[in-house]
Amino acid sequence: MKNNCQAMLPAMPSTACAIACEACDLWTICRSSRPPVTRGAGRRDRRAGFAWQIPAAAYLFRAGRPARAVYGVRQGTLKTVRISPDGDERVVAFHLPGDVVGLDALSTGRHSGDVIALEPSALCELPLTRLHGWSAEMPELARSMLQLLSSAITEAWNRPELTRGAVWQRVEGFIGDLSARLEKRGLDGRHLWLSMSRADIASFLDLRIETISRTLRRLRDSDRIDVRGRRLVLQ
Amino acid sequence: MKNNCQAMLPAMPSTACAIACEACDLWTICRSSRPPVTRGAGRRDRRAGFAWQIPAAAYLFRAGRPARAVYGVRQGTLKTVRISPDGDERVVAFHLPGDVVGLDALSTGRHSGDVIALEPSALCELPLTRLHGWSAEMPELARSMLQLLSSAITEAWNRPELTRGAVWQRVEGFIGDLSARLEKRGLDGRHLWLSMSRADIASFLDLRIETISRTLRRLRDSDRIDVRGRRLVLQ
DNA sequence: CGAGTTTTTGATCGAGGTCAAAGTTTGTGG
DNA sequence: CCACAAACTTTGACCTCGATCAAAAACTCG
Repeated sequence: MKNNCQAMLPAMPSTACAIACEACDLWTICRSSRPPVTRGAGRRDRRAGFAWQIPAAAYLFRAGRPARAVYGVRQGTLKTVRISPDGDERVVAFHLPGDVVGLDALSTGRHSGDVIALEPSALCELPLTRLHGWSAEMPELARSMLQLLSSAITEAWNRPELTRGAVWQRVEGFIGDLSARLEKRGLDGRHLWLSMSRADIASFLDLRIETISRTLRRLRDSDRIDVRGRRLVLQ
Repeated sequence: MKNNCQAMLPAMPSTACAIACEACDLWTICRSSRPPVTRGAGRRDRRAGFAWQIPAAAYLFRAGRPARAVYGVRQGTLKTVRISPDGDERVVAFHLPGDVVGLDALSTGRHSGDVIALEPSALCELPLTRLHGWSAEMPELARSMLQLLSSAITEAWNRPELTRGAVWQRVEGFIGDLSARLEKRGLDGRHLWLSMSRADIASFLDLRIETISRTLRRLRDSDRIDVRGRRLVLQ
């Protein structure tokens, strides 16, 4: 069991543990820049030099607001939500520890969606002014940024795979994706806490909550997973 | 009618015209760098200093191959295809004049999908070595690149909207997307040539070709569009 | 012109949506 | 710490829309 919080499992989710800096996508940036990105990041930086926290259901930022920073998720889970022209909101991404949030705002300078914490979460902040200053001084940092954005494109292109095909494939794909991403960060990918509601999953996979519920039951009946409410164990 | 090739319409598609450099996403890069990106771009550069051409059905590159450049589409249409683990191929993107192809390979150094021309197309090539060299010298160019990649992320996040909801909404959304993208480049967005097959559209929207056919017919019956084969006029 | 491919149309079937209601968890205040 | 309300989740019954199978029609291109 890879989880740091093993004593607490399965009550505690993987995402409740802060991941190591080395496992974060922001690490290449942080490593080549001193002081640490979070030091003096403004009034949000409650504990100087470290990640600051936001409670469940809090907004990290809202669509349309000027983007001032990109954020690394140290702990917890967040979702990106977009309001479609027709007015209904849709979950377009979930953000796990180690992910970087806010990269899509570099082009327009404004956030393209709401980002909301699904559980108490901890974040590092990299102000854009600092980012641009550094990348002018350090070409290799600029290159790291390009790689970061590029892999975000690849991921965004892979994701629609989850929204295709039969329902059980989508749900299984969704769970597998979460699991793989946690493992990639050195967390436990077999014992998950679904910090998002069924409604969030349904919105993300473009299904109904009843269908999510039924499909999870079917997967449980076939002994591929063990779900009880928001606790999920892969077999 | 905005199209340069107006005399030939509706027989000739918008995409058959080379767009102005200023309308291309690569323009910010090209403008701040001399000589033009295509000059001396290697043996592919048939007409020195200009876009080179590939015939319909030709591969621009294949998945897994080392990425040597990013490409700007000057003319024509291409598709990006991925082979899923299960072995079936899926169209994940269509590339129109002005789009930049190959950005997703910057992270891994290898292309993540096949890119195939849907009609005779013209491309500009920006070798990665040159790109990295320039961005080290010119910070503002590095910043342009970041913006380019960032907007690609935003687009990739928007795209799944097309794969959601009722069928007629997907098909209408698909057509509207093509139209809007052509208009953005100064081409005619109301008289389209569907250079992709029904099978490509179906793969992209995760529907069956019969459904595409029936839905287009229904849209035509409701006078929202006029389709005949691959020719399409928005009302 | 003619063989191959692509597209259209028709008939039938089933997966997932919809509506309704019961059951469970979560969070708050006494 | 418990009780209760609100939110979330599960389950059931029925029906619709898009998939599937089949075949004809219309392009493409040598």
